[in-house]
Amino acid sequence: MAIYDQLKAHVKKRVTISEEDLEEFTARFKVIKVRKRQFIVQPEFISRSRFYVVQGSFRAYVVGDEGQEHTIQFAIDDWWISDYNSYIFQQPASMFVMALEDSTLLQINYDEEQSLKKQKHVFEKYFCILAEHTAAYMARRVIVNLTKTAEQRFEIFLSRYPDIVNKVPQYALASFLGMTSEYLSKLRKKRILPKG
Amino acid sequence: MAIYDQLKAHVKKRVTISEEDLEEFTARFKVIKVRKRQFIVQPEFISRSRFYVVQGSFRAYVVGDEGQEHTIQFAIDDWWISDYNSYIFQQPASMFVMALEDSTLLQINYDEEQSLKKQKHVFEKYFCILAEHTAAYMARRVIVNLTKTAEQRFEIFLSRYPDIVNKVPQYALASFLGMTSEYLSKLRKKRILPKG
DNA sequence: CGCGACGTTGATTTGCCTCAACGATTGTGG
DNA sequence: CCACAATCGTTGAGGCAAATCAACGTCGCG
Repeated sequence: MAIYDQLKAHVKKRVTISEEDLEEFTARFKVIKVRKRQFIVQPEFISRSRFYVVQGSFRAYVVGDEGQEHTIQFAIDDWWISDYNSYIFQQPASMFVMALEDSTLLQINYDEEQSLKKQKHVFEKYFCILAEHTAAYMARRVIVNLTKTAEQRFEIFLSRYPDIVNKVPQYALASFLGMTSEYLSKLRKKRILPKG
Repeated sequence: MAIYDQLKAHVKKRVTISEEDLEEFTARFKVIKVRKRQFIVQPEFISRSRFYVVQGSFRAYVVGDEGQEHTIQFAIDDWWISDYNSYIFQQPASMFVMALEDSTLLQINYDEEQSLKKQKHVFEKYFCILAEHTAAYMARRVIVNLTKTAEQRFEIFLSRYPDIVNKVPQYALASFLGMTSEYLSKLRKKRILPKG
């Protein structure tokens, strides 16, 4: 199935694996299609699945004490997304994960993942690498949030994820970067007209 | 060896494992002792090992563009510590990891860990769980940093890690929480005298 | 066409930082 | 064991980056 090719490539890039095993791996995933604004994770519910984005875009966010939305993660083609804490510990989620456009996903649920991991060393290794990369990425994000100003965080994001910047709503990006959308708007203006 | 008991307990709490395998596992670790102020990780050098703290305390920090130190992680008894990005990707470190007091560690180096992982499923599983928990913890930290005020971050830390608060220098805690030590001092005062 | 969501802009406010000065504590060499 | 320096925490005055508040323009969509 052509729809699994992308995920297969994702796996092959991270572990050495036979075509046979790849088939067995992807067979555990269900293809799902969601429409813009649809939720795939909601607070209070346990996130029983994690998702690989074949095509589309998503936004994970929490709602703060005063009703403000804080974006925790974006995901576009070839990325994984979930409420990490909810999925890993099988506890109630604290996030919304919402489609920013009509999208196609591959879904695997928790028990299937555990069963895959038990079944073959190479499957466990792949998920292990996913977890390590997630941890490393999150650690870098903590560092950036602690050490950089709002303007620097915007610049860093611009240079590292230029394709995401224009694909997501401004207020979502602002809250991802830890600032208000008004302030991001001002930074953006300042950037286009750098003459003081 | 009694010195390995603590690590064995750490492993047993996370995976089901035979005493034999446990022996084989801990045999790969080297006991090292370091003195206060000694570095176990330094920027530019590749962090070839990760460390399990048997007894003592550590602080991982980066130095910002203007020379300010930002604490990324603390570790006390029964915690793991490393420059995660440096260790996982075997790239030059960006952090210092320094002993806050005379301490005892168990050290495993990267190649040994890889070899353990290949050797037995249960070893891979343990490290996988470590990575998942690290990722989940880091995700929670990102959320707190995005959604809470300095005062709230302090309160959260106080309630979750009361034993660490009194064990580490104030400036280190302040920079961990993303504020200056002056400001943390004021919050602390405000807390003792809550009468406006 | 008209409404609601989104981005922009300016005025004002504020949470937290910077700077500076001062005790308290620790450590160190004589 | 004491003097002295160095390190650390505290306190206050002043300043700035970013938030808040408010008003308006624009666009997509029912």
